[in-house]
Amino acid sequence: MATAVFVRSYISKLPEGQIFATRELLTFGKRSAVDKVLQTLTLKGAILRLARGIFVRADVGLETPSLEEIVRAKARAFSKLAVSLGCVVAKKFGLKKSTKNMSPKQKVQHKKNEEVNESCAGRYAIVGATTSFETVHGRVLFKAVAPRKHILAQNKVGRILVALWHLGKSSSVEFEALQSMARLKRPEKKLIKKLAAWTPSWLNQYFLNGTLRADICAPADLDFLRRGSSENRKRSKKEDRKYKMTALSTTSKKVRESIAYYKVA
DNA sequence: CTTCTGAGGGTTAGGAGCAG
DNA sequence: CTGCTCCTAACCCTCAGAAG
Repeated sequence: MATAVFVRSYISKLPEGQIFATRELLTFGKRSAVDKVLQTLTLKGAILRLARGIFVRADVGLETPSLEEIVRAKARAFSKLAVSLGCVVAKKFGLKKSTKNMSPKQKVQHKKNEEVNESCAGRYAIVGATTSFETVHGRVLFKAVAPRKHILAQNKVGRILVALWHLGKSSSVEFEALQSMARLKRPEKKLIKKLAAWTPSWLNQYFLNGTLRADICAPADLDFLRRGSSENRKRSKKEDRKYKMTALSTTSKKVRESIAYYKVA
């Protein structure tokens, strides 16, 4: 009895459009009891199932949450951070992996990957195991990547390196053109050279052209990537404001405290 | 209406093996 | 040595049915 009351009360106090996960409700009772309450509410149309274990209250005039919001909630439920995949960033810049120097086996694998990518509504990189899940917008792929790539992908400048990394050794990319396409400012151009030290040597080599400088060295810690760039600072302030407004619009203290802040880079 | 049980299918973690 | 794919056991999520 208590489980259903707690769950309904929690959901009713959530701000409009706030996505929640089954996992967040497990403090209110046994898994099975929580599941049944959610199933009943879904059937009644009181809540909307967005993906496995991800719901939103079906308020009047509710706009279906975006794919990014669903991804963020799903990642939050599993304590993960979803960032852009190298292939997605590369595509944004209009770059394509060359199949010229690929072995037949690599070509088959490449084709297979392309097919999987095409069938997905969204593709993100995570640290952990590759997985995928259905959402109301279509299938989303969480692809496991090396921790180095994952950290780099959390930063605007780092994402360019991840894209180049994805293209591979055999690609012939005009780095100057790419830098201007990405609209990198002076400090960012300096940063890309610093971060290149964390990429494979074939990629780092491209950034060793020209005059070498003593003040351009590999960063000692990578934590600044998450807060360092002007883009991240600007977005964080804007998102912080939005988050604060959302959190304050609810009357429940527990709900206010439980709305975790995660972002998709 | 709520809770419990159990089935079925999907997801995750982690190890093995391979390629570069 | 690193990064990636594949495989499998364990775990998770959803749903149906039964009982209180």
